[in-house]
Amino acid sequence: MNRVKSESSWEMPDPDQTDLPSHDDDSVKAPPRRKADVQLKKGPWTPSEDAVLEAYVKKHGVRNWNVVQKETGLLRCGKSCRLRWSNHLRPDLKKGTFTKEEKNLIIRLHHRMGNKWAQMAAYLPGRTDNEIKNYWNTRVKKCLRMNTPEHPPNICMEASNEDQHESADSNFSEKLANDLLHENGPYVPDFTWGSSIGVQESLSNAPQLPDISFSNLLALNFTSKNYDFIGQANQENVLKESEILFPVLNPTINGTFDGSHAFSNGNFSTSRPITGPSKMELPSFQCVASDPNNWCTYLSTSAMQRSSYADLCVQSSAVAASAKFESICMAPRDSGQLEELLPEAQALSSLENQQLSVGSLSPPSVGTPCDAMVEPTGLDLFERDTNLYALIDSCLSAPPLCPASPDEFQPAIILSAPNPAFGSTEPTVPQYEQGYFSPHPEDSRTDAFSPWYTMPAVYQ
DNA sequence: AACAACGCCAACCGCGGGAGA
DNA sequence: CTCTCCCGCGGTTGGCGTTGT
Repeated sequence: MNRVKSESSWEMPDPDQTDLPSHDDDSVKAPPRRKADVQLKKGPWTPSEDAVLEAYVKKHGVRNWNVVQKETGLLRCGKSCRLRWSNHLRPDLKKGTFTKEEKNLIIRLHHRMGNKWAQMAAYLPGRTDNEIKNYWNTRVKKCLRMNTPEHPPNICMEASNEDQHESADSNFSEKLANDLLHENGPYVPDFTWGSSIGVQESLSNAPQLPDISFSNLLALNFTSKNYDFIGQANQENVLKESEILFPVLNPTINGTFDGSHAFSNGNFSTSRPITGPSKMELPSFQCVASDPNNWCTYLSTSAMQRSSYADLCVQSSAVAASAKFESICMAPRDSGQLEELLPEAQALSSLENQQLSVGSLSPPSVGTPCDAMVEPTGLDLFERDTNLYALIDSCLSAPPLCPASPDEFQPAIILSAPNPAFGSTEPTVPQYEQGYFSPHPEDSRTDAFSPWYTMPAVYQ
């Protein structure tokens, strides 16, 4: 949105009419405390101000924003300059509305990170934390109004899938715990969108990792076998709803199980540490108030709480659980939120034509997808979902495996999307004299997922 | 056409952490 | 060790455009 036209005539002269880069020595050499003496301008930036700032940054790079303010003569505080640059003038910014893939990613990231906008932005090239924040706040309002969960149930369930990795691989758990301990490095669980860490860890430490993907299976379950007891609803419709509500199924598919057994065998861990600080900002709690029967709540509550909830779930009937899902699936649709996912659902509609029996789920042949995952490809981050869908398709069309019990889970095949960190073979971010990105300190970790556009050594 | 509600966006503010004097 | 400065982050506000009534 261009708000330039709304530029009001402020008390300070517009740079257009003033000696813009006055470069006045007085301003340059003025002691810091002069700041208070200068009547700084507020409000929308004018194109001329933008030009001044942009030219300065491109010439000198970014260092001390207060110096920028002084040397350019802009009547803006350094803070404002930094904000303007990082949010609007940065050449790598991606303008326009979020794509559906980006929206999905934001949802997943938020489920994982909470209100860590800056960290989330690290996974969305060209997007700013402010954009993400604005999008999310809008979404929250929308969801509140529509009484829909901010995080689709599959997102909540994916959290449990993460537990599988943790429990199956102590090193992985350790690393994750370390990540969490150090406050949310850009750890990206492989279960969701295929991070290098997840992939590498899983492959190196647990080549035969029994990767029981509860959430994924459950998601599939509810879009397949179990939806046959979703009330009187038309199954096709329910399926479609489910697909909308489960826009991205978990890529880690390695077996099948009956949903009702999934809980009783305790195969899905509830020990996943809460991501990030123990702040109530954690989105998980926003899902659905404090309904212990609600899976969103259940899956995102602290380990201790979830342990007790687990008992509840163990004791509760599958019907009760499914009824819950039914309520979710049949909840009034947020026209905007869900409709934007409709294309995906339609893309997935081929699943409908598959025989969606739980027993029909089977891991695809080991090898190809893994290789594709390990070896960086040129795939864009957001092609991942497409791959997932294809994968799901292949899984659903594979011969039945149908283990009778969760104990019969097959050895894992860890399927993951290309790591965005390596997915692009070409740098898309121009290099500047000075770095203007601010990757999270954890980004520098060699073993961690590192957003590809923070890699240049332009770090200050 | 007028109005209200909503959506989106830009920008500001306060705070905390890190670095350096 | 303390203080100051700077930076970055997250929360919030306010304005404009769009949509619905």
